Amino acid sequence: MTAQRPRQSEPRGKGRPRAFDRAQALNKALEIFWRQGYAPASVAELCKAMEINPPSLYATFGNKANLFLEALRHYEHTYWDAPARRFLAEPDVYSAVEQFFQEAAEILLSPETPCGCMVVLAAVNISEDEKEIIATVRDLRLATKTMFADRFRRAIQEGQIPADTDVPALAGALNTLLEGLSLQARDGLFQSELKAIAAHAVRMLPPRSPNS
Amino acid sequence: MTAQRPRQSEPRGKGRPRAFDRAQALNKALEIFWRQGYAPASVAELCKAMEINPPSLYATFGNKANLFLEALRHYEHTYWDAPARRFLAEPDVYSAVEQFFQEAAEILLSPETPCGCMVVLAAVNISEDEKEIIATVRDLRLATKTMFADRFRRAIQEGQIPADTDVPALAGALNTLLEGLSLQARDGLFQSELKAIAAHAVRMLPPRSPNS
DNA sequence: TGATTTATGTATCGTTTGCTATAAAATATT
DNA sequence: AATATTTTATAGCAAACGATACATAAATCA
Repeated sequence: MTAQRPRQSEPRGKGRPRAFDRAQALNKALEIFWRQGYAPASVAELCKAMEINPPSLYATFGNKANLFLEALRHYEHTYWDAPARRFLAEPDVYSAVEQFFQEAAEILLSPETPCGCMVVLAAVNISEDEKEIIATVRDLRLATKTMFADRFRRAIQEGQIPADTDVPALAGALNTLLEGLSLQARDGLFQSELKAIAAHAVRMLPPRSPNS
Repeated sequence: MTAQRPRQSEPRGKGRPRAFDRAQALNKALEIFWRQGYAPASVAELCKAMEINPPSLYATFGNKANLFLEALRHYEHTYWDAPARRFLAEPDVYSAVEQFFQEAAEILLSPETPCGCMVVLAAVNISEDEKEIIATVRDLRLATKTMFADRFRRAIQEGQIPADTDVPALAGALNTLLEGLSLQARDGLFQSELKAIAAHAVRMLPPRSPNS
């Protein structure tokens, strides 16, 4: 019936053209999953938000789990790629940590979706047989810890922090605080409170090396 | 059929005596909720673990939500009352924080149920209309932050930390790290790693006051 | 134009969910 | 022994879940 022109020009295949914009629908799904998490977001509700019917969802994204995984990847790139790049680019490790945690506090309580990090919160209470989702969010969380660790090893080489710094533990502690921030965001803290907490991240670093 | 004697002598009412031990069944339910969270724990699975049938569950505990709330209270008292008491009893605030976070790391990865804190993790992805559960876990998490804050105000009065310490932010930061530890526990960290992270909590405290 | 291909809306599928109606069993009371 | 009260096990409820069968609509290709 209402067969609108596709809003986005694509390679154009043979059969009947898609009546909705794929990227736009994915963004709507992302928002639902972000706010509610994987399990409570029903396919019916997703379809309503995406303004499509179940057959379109399944033809385009495979199934609910695949839709979630694609939304998750899109979320990660959209919101966290740039802060991560800036974290690695900042020469001073103390400034890098301070900056990153302030940016994180802003993302976690961004006005549109003030509900913490999707990677941290969306798949906590999930059926044990959703193995791919569990592994994916776990790996993404691990990647952040690795990013911290790599940065601290560089800081040691550059003499910014002591050589005997327990890098895995420090990276783990920062990652723990970062993930905890998502729970605070979900619990309704104001952004000012979240930022005041985030400012404590840099305190866990060892004192600046004397020769730097 | 298998009508065993109740394992626990109670006031003994009029009708047919209960064939199972209420506290024992509650503990089994607690374990299921702890491992899986509220939503993924189906009534069928709960019944199987509790070794009772649905009518017994509903007659004894009301419904799934009430069973969860009772299990949650039982969990809180069983595992966290004593550490909280010791935290408040320890005279030195630095030692108090160190001790508490080491104990927390032990509880979160206790051999029987190595799955983080039930208050933090069991009701993250939950339907929005489970208002009582959401409010209860939120209040319990808030209570821990308040415990931290009260302790730090006392530490200021006793001259252990500077008077200009931002108590709400510091208490919030410790609470954030503590809640983050549950996510780490769920992600499969070893207890040694968790304890190394927990040891970083005390670093967020301001340096010891000179006159103390 | 006719054949082919893909997307769409409707209307449902089988399963699982939390929960309960019912009748029999087991106790106390009279 | 008869009655009242409570718990038990079986069996199944209505609703929601993720996912699809089907016929129709809209495009390309021959």
